[in-house]
Amino acid sequence: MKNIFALVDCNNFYVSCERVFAPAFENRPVVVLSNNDGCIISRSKEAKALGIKMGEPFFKCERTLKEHGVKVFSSNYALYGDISRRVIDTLRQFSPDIEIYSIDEAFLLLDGIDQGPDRGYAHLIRDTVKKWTGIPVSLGIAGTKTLAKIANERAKHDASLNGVLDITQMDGATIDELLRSTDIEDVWGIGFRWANFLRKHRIDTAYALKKADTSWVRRHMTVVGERTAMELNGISCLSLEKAPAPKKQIVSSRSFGKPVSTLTEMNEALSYYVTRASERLRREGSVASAVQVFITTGSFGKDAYFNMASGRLPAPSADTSSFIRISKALMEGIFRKGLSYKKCGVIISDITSAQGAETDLFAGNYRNSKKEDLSRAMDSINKKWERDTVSFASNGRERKWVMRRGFLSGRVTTRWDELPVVKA
DNA sequence: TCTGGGGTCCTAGGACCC
DNA sequence: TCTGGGGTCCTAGGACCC
Repeated sequence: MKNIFALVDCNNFYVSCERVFAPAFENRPVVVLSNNDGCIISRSKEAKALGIKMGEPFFKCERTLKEHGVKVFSSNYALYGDISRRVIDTLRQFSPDIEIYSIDEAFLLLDGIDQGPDRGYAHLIRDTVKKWTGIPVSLGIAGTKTLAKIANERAKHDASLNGVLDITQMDGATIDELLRSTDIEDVWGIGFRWANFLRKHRIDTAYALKKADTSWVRRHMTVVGERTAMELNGISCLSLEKAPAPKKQIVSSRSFGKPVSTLTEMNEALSYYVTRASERLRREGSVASAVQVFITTGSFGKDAYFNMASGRLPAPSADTSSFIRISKALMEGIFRKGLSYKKCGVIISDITSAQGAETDLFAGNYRNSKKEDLSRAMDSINKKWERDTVSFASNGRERKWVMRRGFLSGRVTTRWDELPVVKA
């Protein structure tokens, strides 16, 4: 059976989200910063044209940004997450088979869907998303996900294509032409290291990888690289994942806005992250038994300290307080006095479904369902009102360590009191 | 002063077992 | 010269993605 994948990708997603509610910044350079206002993670077309790089630390380019009048936003995940859901809901109108690949990308399966003449369907998808959500998107259509990615990239950068490139409509020679003009590092699945390796062997373009010796690719790049090469040849190896697999690990960590040096403060931050992680665990309908805690003073400078400790709950659980208790015990083992910490975090793993979770009644380590019920009750209150309407006291109240977000826009779609006002 | 956060998959090698 | 062989499980490390 032949597949037709459409990759729908939001253009400069975070910037586009900010512009929906700040239309004055349309056609003007805009960037969005990572957590803690650390570095640039989204740039408008105009900002890219100014030579601002992806991932560039904010403090390094702050002056350039000011000189060019670039509008700066801190990242506002409440807003981006909400708009992302709206985009996905819109896309569901166009195909029952959809894979949410990331916050700003989705694959649609278009098999058996009448696309009309002249890629009419793809343009209809694009126009509808724009009209309903305000977000501009591009579409790449192909017989494999890897080729759809390449088509999408081209659709985004070649203005004459109007945001859509469908390579199922192209002949072999034209496709090869496209692949010849695609740099090897722009192929999905080829990162910095493999690109360097391949270039050393004169494989500089997507086309060269397509034509490379399969067993050589497998030997040096494992089956992962081999799959990429096959997908470039039009053989679909990566299928559409409709239902997201349950997570195998849940990480919650954040750099501090201000360095933390006392165990009390460190435990507050840790307890806050553990709360977030166990919320996510419950949302997935899962329980877990392994916990890792890590702290670091930052990786810059030779006095850097990093340490990590792991432990287990007596039985799989989804109860926040159990995770907090064990995490604090682990923290005490790795916390060194007199250091100035930049970051801590927790990793929850050994995750299983809550239904089938094992219990051992005789060892006394059966799951404490009362505690889990309490956690769930807290979830529903916090969902109805606002995060941390109820929380464990160990999370602290002052939270001097919370991340910096100096340029934050409002939570305009998720908070009544921050709704934008339209003037008559 | 100031460099994000959250994930996945694959392989090699050691421990352990019969 | 020679030190069994084959299987599974687990972990660390390396690669990638957004």
